[in-house]
Amino acid sequence: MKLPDIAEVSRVSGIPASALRFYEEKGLIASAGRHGLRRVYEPAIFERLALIALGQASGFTLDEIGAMFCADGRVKIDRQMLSTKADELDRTIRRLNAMRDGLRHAAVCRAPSHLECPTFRRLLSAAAKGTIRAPEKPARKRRR
Amino acid sequence: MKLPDIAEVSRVSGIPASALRFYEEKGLIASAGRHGLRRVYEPAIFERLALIALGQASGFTLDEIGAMFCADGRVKIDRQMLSTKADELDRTIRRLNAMRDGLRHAAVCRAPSHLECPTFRRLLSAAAKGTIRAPEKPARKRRR
DNA sequence: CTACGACTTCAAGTTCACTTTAGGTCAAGG
DNA sequence: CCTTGACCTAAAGTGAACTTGAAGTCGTAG
Repeated sequence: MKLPDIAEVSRVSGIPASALRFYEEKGLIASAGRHGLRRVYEPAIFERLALIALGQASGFTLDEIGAMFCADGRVKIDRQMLSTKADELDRTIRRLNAMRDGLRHAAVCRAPSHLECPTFRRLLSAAAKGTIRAPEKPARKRRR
Repeated sequence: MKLPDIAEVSRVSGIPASALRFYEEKGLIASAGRHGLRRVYEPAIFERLALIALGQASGFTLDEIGAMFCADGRVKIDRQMLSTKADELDRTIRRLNAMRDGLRHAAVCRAPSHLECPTFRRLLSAAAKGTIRAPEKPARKRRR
């Protein structure tokens, strides 16, 4: 059984080889060894990468994700941290919901200018008050 | 009536003076003039800043927000763009909902390791498949 | 055996939205 | 009048998550 090399892992996971090397540098993953200079990985790498993807999708930074792995490669996820992040996601979701509704309305609103639309103005003062602040960045440039 | 200076605008809006200068450099705002070297602003600056905050909260970049202002300072918001962004927010919201539910479950799950929890594994393969990919960055470091 | 192309390292570059720093100006209070 | 401190500019720095580039190594197909 040949272990996958970086190209194979990249192909299967959809993660660029450069990112895999970067993750290794950050201590998020490790190769099983080398074939010559070339990295070879254990099949378990794919689960590891899925965990990383999951962490990212949940809004954890790579450093935070790194903290969830023990030195021995085992996972040690703090349940408290998961709750905290879930609460954070809740707040974000509520905010984004308000935004989406506002945008949706503004897109069809008949008012001559958005500034004359009451709904839009409500949204505006919410933004000004910071009720809504805290930028998110929903759609990072996709890989691949 | 004295026009507000940068410190006043910063105080009222909660936006650091450095950010206001940065916005000016980017062409997002303009001062009404100077008092000596010092910028003075028209009261309309506050509405402008609210628009910027709103745009940010909706996930527009500063450049995109800049494109929504005419040279004369009027607003020209493309309704099509609003719809597009609303759709994008919808996708993000759905994704975040799945994440939050998963995290919430994982936080209370009785399985000895998260890797043995079926719910967690479902989430994991969703992440691996990229169903969920596309990182967001919900909670940027707050200003102030 | 040799050439090729895929891999390697290390450093620097990219984007976004700002902040920080260094060095200077000037309006206002005492 | 003089000091003070808030403002000014320009340039460089920050952090996250990678990507890109240059220069070098080496397994494998022919």
